[in-house]
Amino acid sequence: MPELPEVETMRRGVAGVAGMRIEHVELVRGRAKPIAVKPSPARFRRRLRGRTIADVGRIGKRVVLHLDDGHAVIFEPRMTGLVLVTDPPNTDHLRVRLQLAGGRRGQPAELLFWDRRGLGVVHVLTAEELAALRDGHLGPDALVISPDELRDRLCKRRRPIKVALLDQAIVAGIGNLYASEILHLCGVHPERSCTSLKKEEWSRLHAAMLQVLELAIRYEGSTLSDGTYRNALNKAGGYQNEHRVYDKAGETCPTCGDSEIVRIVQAQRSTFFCGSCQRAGRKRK
DNA sequence: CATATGTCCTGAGAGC
DNA sequence: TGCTCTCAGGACATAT
Repeated sequence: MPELPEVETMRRGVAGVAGMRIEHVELVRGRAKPIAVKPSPARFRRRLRGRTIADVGRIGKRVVLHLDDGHAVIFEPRMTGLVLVTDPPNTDHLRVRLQLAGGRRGQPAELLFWDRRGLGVVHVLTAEELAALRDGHLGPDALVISPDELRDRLCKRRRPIKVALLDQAIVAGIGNLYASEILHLCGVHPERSCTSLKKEEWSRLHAAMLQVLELAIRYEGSTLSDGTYRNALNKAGGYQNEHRVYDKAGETCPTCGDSEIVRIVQAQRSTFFCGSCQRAGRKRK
């Protein structure tokens, strides 16, 4: 579930490790099987140990530690992963522990990767691999992409707009939850083919995307009913209370106050929308 | 190349 | 109470 707002919240929460040196790398073997790291555990450790963290960044839904030698550590939470600088929700699913030293005030610190379901991964990339990820594998970040580029990258696709928004190679950072919220805010039906959107709808979509993502960041992300997502200090987010459609099938649409929110399945994922605010076929308003 | 589908994983909740 | 079953979805491999 961590999407751009949750990952950006994690990044901000651990940004204080910049300037610190990695003293020890522990791949924790708890009750669960060890997390997937790349390259092999031995080389993973060797690339990290002794290095200084130059900067803490984010690419789409990944947290990035830029190391002083050009390597980059990629934390990819996928469904239930968390990047933390405090105690994790439990010790059973702690996967990686980086022991750090040399902070501004000199205290030791830790950077943890915790993942209940274990679908997440942690990779160390060379500078070349990082460039390939950023400039080849993934599309522009959703917070940075311009309205024109968003339209250019999507408008020829024949897939439904909701499905295309989830494709990280087109635009990076949007996941299942925020895709429904964004389309509801701009009044675009999730099953519309990208090819059918009008120019004015593309600009509404871009504006809604920024509005939803930026507000969600301000609320420090969404913690769903399973309670898994926490920020870097193991605190719940607050944006779940602002959701207008996600996981609200059967409830009254907060925009029109009239129709019920509907749940459909697209590409094996739930989509939520309002049939009267988001009309199929033609634009609204 | 674009698009579609199956797979991984664990714990919560439903149903019997 | 305790068992089995289903489901959640991010990213990628594989198929069409």
